Amino acid sequence: MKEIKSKIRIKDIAVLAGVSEGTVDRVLHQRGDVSAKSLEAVNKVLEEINYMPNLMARSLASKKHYRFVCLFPAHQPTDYWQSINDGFNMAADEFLHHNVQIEKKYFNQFDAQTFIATSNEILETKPDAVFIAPIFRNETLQFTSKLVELQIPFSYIDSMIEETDFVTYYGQHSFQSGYIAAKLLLHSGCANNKILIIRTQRKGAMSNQTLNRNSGFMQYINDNGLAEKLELINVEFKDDDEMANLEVLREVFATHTTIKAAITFNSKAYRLAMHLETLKKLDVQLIGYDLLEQNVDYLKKGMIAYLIAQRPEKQAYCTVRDMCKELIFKQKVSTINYVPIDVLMKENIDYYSRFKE
Amino acid sequence: MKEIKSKIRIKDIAVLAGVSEGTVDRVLHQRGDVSAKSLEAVNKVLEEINYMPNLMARSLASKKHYRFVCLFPAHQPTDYWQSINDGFNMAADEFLHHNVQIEKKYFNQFDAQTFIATSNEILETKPDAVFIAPIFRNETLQFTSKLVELQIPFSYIDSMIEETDFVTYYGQHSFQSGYIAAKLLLHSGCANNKILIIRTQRKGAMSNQTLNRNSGFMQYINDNGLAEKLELINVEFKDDDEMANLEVLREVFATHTTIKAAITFNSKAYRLAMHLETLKKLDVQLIGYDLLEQNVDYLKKGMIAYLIAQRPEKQAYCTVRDMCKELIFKQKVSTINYVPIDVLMKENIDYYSRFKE
DNA sequence: TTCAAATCCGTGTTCGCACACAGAAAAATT
DNA sequence: AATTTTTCTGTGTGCGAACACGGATTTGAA
Repeated sequence: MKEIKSKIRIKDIAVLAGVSEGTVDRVLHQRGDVSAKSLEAVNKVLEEINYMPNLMARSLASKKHYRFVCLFPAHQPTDYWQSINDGFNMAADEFLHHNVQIEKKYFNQFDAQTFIATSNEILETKPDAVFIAPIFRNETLQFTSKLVELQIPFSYIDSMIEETDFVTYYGQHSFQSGYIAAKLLLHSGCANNKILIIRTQRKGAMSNQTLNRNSGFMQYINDNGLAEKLELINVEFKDDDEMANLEVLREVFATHTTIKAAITFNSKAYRLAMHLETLKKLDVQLIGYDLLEQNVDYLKKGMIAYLIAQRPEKQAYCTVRDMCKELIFKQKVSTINYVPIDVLMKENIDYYSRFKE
Repeated sequence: MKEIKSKIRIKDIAVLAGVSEGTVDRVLHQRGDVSAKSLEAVNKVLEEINYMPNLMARSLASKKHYRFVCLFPAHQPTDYWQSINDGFNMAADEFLHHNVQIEKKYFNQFDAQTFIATSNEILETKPDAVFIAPIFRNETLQFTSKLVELQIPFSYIDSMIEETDFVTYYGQHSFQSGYIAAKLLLHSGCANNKILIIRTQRKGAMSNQTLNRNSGFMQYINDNGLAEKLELINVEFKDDDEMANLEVLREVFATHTTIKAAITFNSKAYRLAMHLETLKKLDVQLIGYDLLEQNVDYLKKGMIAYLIAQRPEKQAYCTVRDMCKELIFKQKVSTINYVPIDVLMKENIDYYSRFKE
């Protein structure tokens, strides 16, 4: 159990095994040209000690260079994707001296053609690895099949396509996070009176994440026999017309006077909060996703009761780090990695945001 | 704003400034013996580019060795302190190749004499830095004053003594975590009927952390005008006699039939959960601190409603890392660092525990 | 037996940095 | 002007690992 921690070098192994450094190196890297005798001697020593190569010396000496390309949506500085961007930057800093170069490519998340175009550009440059936000399922499948052909490893970020052969996925279990959202919103034991729920969603195809959160939310309601007691009101927000959204809400509240709770399954809870503030509906419990600046502002103000967060920077960072582990350090990494479902409220948001680890 | 990320070496700076590598090195490390002309030339180049030394090459070349000593309570593998231990081990692994050696020293947290004895032992070995869990205030003050004398930097872990001159502190804002505990336990809008609260505490001096959590808890009650509506029942648990504890509880429940919630401010919520299970009091909302295995088990079973966690491994890890930054890499670190107040329930505990980043 | 091919393995160089040391240049002293 | 002293600076070595190179040994075929 007790592993002694001391620096063992190739030179030490060589002495212990009675061979030269070069031979130890050949054994370690399975480069062949080693006699059975030497091989056995070295392996014996390796079994006894726990050799941990000095990764710093290794990448210093290594002449190999790696180019990793990230493919994800173009965004504004306050968007969710900015956090992903930040995580990639963190990784870029850290692995720069390990001869890793990180390149970012963006596509328009409302236009599949831009995804295709950009992914083709990427293919032409023959990167050593690719990180993909698979917003467009079919287009992503096309892309990854070409990557497989070219033997370029890739990882998913944000969501994944299970049947493809990716290296890692870091993301939240959306279903479960929807379940938790429902619990937080509805678990006050006093559900004897009707509670109404608003759901806002972008028109057209909802993203996988959003759909799964919704399913989890409904599951909680069913699990707790709340389907009868609750009335769910679906409101569709327009992406570009907040005046219209406000009017829709005004109408909803005119016809339904006992609305006590509201939720959005995308990251735009602040829009709902904004309108509720305008309408002076301060007693509506609101829950949303992701720590956009505007969401956080409304959380601190008390207009949003809970935000569910998922450490997007960590997701991006870990994705890059694991690719380095796999490709450069030859360490095994686990494929599917769910990140914590963090529950934030105005009382703990500050400590959470400030802690950048 | 846009900092170009490319590898700039001392050699490059030397060429740009028209001097030799040695001179650049002398400027960078302020070792003197540089003519005004050369100094200016090098500084000019340094201002223009953003030189980031290759830390890996640096510690490879460096012959300096560092010995960091950790001083914290001896513990069982299931204790809270084990997580701190784990965090120190993680750091030990990571910084081993930066010529950092980490030594752990334990004291008996119920016996100040062992703290004094061990701290004296540490002083004799003249370490390069010390990490202290300041369980005993006066004894810690004595220790740190000697450290200051010997110019040995030190950091606090778990709690801190503000007026001393420490490098970092990583820990939770206990007051706020108590406040949140109260909110989670009591915020169900339906507080019209009386809710009773049990608090268990070890006899004798409660730790600072525990006291602050308690204060935060009371603050929430006052802030929300619940003082009148609630009755707080204090129960003192014995550390070594669970049979007695059970009997005390049995009596309490006999006299107070409407107990709806319970809390412990230390990390031993599982003891309370265990007894509540025995007494078949399954409708009591229980909240506790820290992810001990046993706590997590009861959380998953549903006997504990919430656990508040504080990433102790991260605390220990960051403490070591920051000391390296300060001492070895000459980077500035921030002194007081509050970690997130994580809210765990049976629905998100799995993703949290499995995520080891 | 001879010789080429296959197999085996030690040496030397490289990476970016720190630091020692020698020795050049400048300044101060005869 | 010749010297000593002081100030300054370039070169060289080593850190640990990777890998190319080529010399040494073994094997197999002729």
